[in-house]
Amino acid sequence: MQSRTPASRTGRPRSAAADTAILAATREALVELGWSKLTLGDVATRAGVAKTTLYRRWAGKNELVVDAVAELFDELELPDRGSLAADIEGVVLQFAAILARPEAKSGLMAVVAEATRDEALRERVRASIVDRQMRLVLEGRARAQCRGELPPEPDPGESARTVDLIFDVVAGAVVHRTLVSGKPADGDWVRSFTRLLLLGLASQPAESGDERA
Amino acid sequence: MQSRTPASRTGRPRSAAADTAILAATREALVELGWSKLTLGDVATRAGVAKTTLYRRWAGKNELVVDAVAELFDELELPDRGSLAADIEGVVLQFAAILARPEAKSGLMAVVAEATRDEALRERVRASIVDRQMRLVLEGRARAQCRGELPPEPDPGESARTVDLIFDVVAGAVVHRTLVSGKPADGDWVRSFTRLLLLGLASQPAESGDERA
DNA sequence: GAGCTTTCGCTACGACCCGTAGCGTAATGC
DNA sequence: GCATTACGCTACGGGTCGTAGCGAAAGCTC
Repeated sequence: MQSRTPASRTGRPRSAAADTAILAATREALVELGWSKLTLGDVATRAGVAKTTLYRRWAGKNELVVDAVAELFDELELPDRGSLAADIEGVVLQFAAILARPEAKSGLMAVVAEATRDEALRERVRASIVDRQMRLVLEGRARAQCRGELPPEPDPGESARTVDLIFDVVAGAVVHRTLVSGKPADGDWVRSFTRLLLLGLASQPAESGDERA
Repeated sequence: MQSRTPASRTGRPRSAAADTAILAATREALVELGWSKLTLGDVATRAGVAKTTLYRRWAGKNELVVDAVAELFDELELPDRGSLAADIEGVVLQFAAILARPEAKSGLMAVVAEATRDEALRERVRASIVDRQMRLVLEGRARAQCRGELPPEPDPGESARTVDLIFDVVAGAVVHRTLVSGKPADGDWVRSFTRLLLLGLASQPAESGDERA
């Protein structure tokens, strides 16, 4: 999570209950106050710990919120629904449901904004949230290839680029729909989006050099 | 911009130079300090105006940054490059170039995050940034339909939904690529993305009710 | 149990920023 | 000239920040 645990050290161990209480209090404060009005003193009071305890474990507001929000995305799964289209729709709907929660909305975007000026924070976001969910894309593609819905990829480099592209398109579209456009990513929208993505994906023999009309 | 101008009133008029100086100073402060460390007092000093002048024109940090960032997107254009693919690639590259600038990165995402908890701010973002650029999608589709690259839309409601979908996919993907994944939206990426989008778009007879594989 | 180590809760502190009020002055229109 | 509004400046109470210092508590090792 936030700090190294160098095996078992001597001395009084850190309270694991405090960690969960602090992260829960952070999400609660995000819901009630939003990012800008959230103060570490308030979070400490909600969690029932001293402010100094909070500062011993997290460097600041950014790092704390990253960890608090990252836990929200751990519940994402990719249930096998029998077809690539159904799998995508399922996971996109899950993703949209998480993003609809107020603690995810205000927390995630604010952290991303701060990360643009903080290399360490950007790496923390990538490790805690992005990379952890990239597995969904990989798993979904592997399934689709087993079913014959997608062709096997020949070039591993091209394969990695395609995964990155899909992840950016899926996550970006849902986030933009939910947070910027402010409209719900409901069943109808997800179906339209999935159709768009699948048709583009089915015949994707693309590489760098290509013809332009 | 930020306040009503009820025709010509009596009294000393507001300095237009102060407006541009303040917005430029805001962008400069965004580059050097980022969102969280930007203070209105600092912006006032940079712009050479009194802090009270700033508060007379903008309600707070959020509204100020929205206006400062919105100006960045006014330079977007849709030059006619002869094909839908080339048009899309051109505008996406322009969009990516703007998003690559540090004042856009930290400012835009922070404002979007704040807007999740502030209905008035969300409306301001939509009016100042989102809707102003939606014209690009409309114009691009109209051109493509004249060229015969896209079928004419029968249902106006479906047509509007498709425009919304495309806008969310394009803007969302570029933003996610640039800000979350932290990788540049360069020529190669834009070509791959455009291919994906076009293939999905070409055969899009979708409506709500549909078959699932 | 004795002793060591680390964490915990608490209090207090200077530093900074916020947003506003009050004042005298400057720039317009009538 | 006069009313009206914007401007620059100063000052203020209120809040948050991040840290330091203290004694007490909770583990581990011997």
